Amino acid sequence: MRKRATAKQVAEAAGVSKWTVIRAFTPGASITEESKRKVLEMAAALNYTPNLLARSLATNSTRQVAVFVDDFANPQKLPFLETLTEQLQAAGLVAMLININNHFDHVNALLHADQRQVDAIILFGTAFRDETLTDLQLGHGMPPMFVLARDSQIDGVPAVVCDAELALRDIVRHLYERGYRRPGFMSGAAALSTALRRRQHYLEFWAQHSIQNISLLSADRYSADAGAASVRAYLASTPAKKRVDVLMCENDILALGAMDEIRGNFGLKIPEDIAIVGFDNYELGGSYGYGLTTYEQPREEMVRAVVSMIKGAVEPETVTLPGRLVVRSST
Amino acid sequence: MRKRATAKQVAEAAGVSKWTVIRAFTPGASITEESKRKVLEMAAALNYTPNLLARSLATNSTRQVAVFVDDFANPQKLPFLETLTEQLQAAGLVAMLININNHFDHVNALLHADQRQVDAIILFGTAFRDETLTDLQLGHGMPPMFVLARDSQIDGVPAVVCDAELALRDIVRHLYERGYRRPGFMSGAAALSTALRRRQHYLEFWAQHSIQNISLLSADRYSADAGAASVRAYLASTPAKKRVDVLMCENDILALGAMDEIRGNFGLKIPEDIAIVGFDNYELGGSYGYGLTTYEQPREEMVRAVVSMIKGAVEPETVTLPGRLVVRSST
DNA sequence: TTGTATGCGTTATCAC
DNA sequence: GTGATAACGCATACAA
Repeated sequence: MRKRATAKQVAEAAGVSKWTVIRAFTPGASITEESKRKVLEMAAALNYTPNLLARSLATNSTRQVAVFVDDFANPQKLPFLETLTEQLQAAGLVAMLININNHFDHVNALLHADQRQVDAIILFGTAFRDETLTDLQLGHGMPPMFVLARDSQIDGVPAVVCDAELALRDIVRHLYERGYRRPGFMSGAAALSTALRRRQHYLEFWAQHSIQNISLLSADRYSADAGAASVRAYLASTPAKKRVDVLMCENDILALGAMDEIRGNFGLKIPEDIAIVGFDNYELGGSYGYGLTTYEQPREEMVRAVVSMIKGAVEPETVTLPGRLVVRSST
Repeated sequence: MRKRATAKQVAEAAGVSKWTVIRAFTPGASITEESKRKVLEMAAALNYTPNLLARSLATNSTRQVAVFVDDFANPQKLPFLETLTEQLQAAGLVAMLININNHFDHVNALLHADQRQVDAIILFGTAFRDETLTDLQLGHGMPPMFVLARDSQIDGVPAVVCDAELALRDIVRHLYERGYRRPGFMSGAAALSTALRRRQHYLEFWAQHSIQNISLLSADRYSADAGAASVRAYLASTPAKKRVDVLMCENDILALGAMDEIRGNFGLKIPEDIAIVGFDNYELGGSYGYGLTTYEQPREEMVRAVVSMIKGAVEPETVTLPGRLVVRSST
């Protein structure tokens, strides 16, 4: 197994000192064209590239960003991860994907990211109690943190989110104009749900139409199965006359599960019997089978905002970006 | 901003040498209980944890694994990433997620992973020409590589795959027993398609029933839209009498798109007019709306196999694991 | 412009 | 069991 060539070896081969080799690989360093050419030539021959590990140790900057994720059920995570990795890589950064679960919690992840000296931490759709940081006594000295796609709730940690107030205003206005008057809302896992603020604003805007009596359903996870189970329990226990005429689900994957249950198991029609709204604009929701009315988050812009802050191009601060309502046949 | 404490600082504070500090953090090192206790105490007070960056440089092992992904359209990637990160983390490893795209190709990714000194590279559903390695002149000296969820096609690089032959044997037997005799097959992106070998074995097993005339459709990507477009073109150009009676799609996401198109746009019935089979057992395929017959890959086992090889627990070699047929209403 | 010394924080190896 | 020396590969500051 060939070992990687080092600057020293290239230096010897090129008949210069190893610092000259370093200079050849340092943009804007003072070095003559001649020796730079000579070094790069030998480097190519020996297949030398700088060891980023050693560089990181010396510069105290790894150009790695830890991305914490704790819920892989929502397919919406995937395009976000795609956009995120793409933009990070374009900025010369690379993502360390860290799975937060029962065996590896936030504290583990934070310590690990810190030990690896990452340049930043992105809490993607996840977060922890504010006290966790103070408990760890490493509030300072930690890599800068950012929350993506949910509210921060952590002091001094900025968030990048889709404007929930604007979104729900548009959604409720749309529903009201279509004539719906008996709204319901299905939320997912409690912890995340409050941080998304979708339910809060949903209730708020219906209240502005003097509609306060809103049925609240809840799913225990953000998955199609959980959405189906939740609506099943609701329909089974609620006589037809008392049912909602429109049900908003906290995200598309819940909505899709709910729609399947409503039509498949209960034989009801959407939107005639019950209209459905989701959130995220997941690809399948747009298909003929579903035609789900939903709201699209400004993914590219959200990711761009986080990456800009990580790069230091803009001051870290909470950013709220507008998305867009996508009306289809389910309402 | 507090800087991380170092072993040296802890040593001074504890009145020992820094090597004793290291020993306190090295399982099985020879050190008295007394000094170990003293060191750990001071370490806790100073909030010291070993710097993994420096450790990596010294040990020549980063405990990081690069994961290459080039297609984020298939929602099946997400549970795989979940399982993969979980098992890697359980083994003390962490995943570096690298997005292979037009701006960051395999060569970039390989060089980058090498420069970062990762312990291994997982090509997850992606691969490159065999010559890429020799072109780079770094065939040796590279971190060990593994291909996950597709054939390897690279000399000396083992793959971990679902047994396509077994899978297609089961699928075709099922279809034959149900009485279908005019099969079709929809493949996705050409590069991946051949590596999955699904079409190959599909044709092979139908041939054993003396059925050779198989309609071949192709989608340009693995997405619901592409699946819909492909089947739309086929149906539009094929008179009802000449159509297939069963269409197998290379994966579920293609199948779901195709089903929507078949029912929604053409008003055909599934499975009466056309039966559909997918591959992957994506959650939504199991819903009432779809009831998609499909084949489930042994995800946990596949990931376990790769991680075992990376850990060095088992010899690296291509592994082929059996999945299971999931029969639903679409056939 | 180029070479030298020193530091980054750890591990490996050897004396004591 | 403990301390000391060398090494990992690069970057920074300084001297020539």
